[in-house]
Amino acid sequence: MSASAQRIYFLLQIAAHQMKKAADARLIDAANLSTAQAAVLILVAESEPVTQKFLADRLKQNESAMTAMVNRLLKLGYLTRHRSETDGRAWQLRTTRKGKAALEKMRKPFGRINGKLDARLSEKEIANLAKSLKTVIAAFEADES
Amino acid sequence: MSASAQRIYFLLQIAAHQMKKAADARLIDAANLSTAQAAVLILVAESEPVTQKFLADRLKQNESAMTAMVNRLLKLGYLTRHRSETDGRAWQLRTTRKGKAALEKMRKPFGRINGKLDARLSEKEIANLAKSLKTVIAAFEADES
DNA sequence: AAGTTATACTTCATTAATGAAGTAATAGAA
DNA sequence: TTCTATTACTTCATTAATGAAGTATAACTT
Repeated sequence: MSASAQRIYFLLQIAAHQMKKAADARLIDAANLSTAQAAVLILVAESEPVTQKFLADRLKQNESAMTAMVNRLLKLGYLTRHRSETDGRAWQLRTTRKGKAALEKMRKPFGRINGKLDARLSEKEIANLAKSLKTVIAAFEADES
Repeated sequence: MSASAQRIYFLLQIAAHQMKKAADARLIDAANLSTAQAAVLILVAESEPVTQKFLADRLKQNESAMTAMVNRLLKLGYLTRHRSETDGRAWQLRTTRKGKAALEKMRKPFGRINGKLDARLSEKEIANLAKSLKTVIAAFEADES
């Protein structure tokens, strides 16, 4: 029973948690946007209009999480939501001008996070890290066993 | 503005989230224990008796998160809590027999998670991943700027 | 010895996720 | 065409975290 998985598991959780804490503090400060909200806004901006299901799939989350998230972003005025004309069940989400502005304001703080990583990891290490993380994501995709 | 940090950031969040989801399902099934609870129990078992502050430091979390977490574990009967005799503010936490049994039951599901990683990442890649994750944790430790 | 600062923990309101159970609309099969 | 499946989303109760503000104890400082 190699302890590696347990070790990787908890390291991954703690690293993600720690980085989220740091990134959230910076983003909320600069753009009144949590990183979770930023992730959604980035995806919407990239492919608008977009359904909640699309977001859930991309972020590997529940549709119920998206309902709550989108409601918060609507309340903040960063998104609009209209019924799809071709599918009466689905919403079509778009970013507002305010949402785009918030995304813009988010760039600089993300740059500072960038700096922290660049200072400690080589380009190659960053590339390897990204690759391994993608492998981890794929490993637990469509998780049957 | 290299997009690498943003990319690493969201990959890390999604990988951690995805793995947590999979691991939680397995652990709760096998040991009636979430991975967050398991992390706490493992730390207590390793160094009992232990204070809540100790756990918060190790898990990079708030003391208020520990209050809530420990209360849940007390209710489940996995921990005991007594006032420290040398420091009237602190608690001393210990695992119960039931807590140790739950930890034991958790081993097999963690082994299966292990298998998923081992099947897709070489020993060296796992070692590099662990190293990079530790670097990330260190980078955001005592986060001033 | 008294006053100040730091530490360990608690409480509260908020964000963010889960899964289960439900509604309404769409798509496929008889 | 009607019945059945699936899909897109919602609601609810629960877990788990945050940060701010508070209490009580401990440890320094003068």
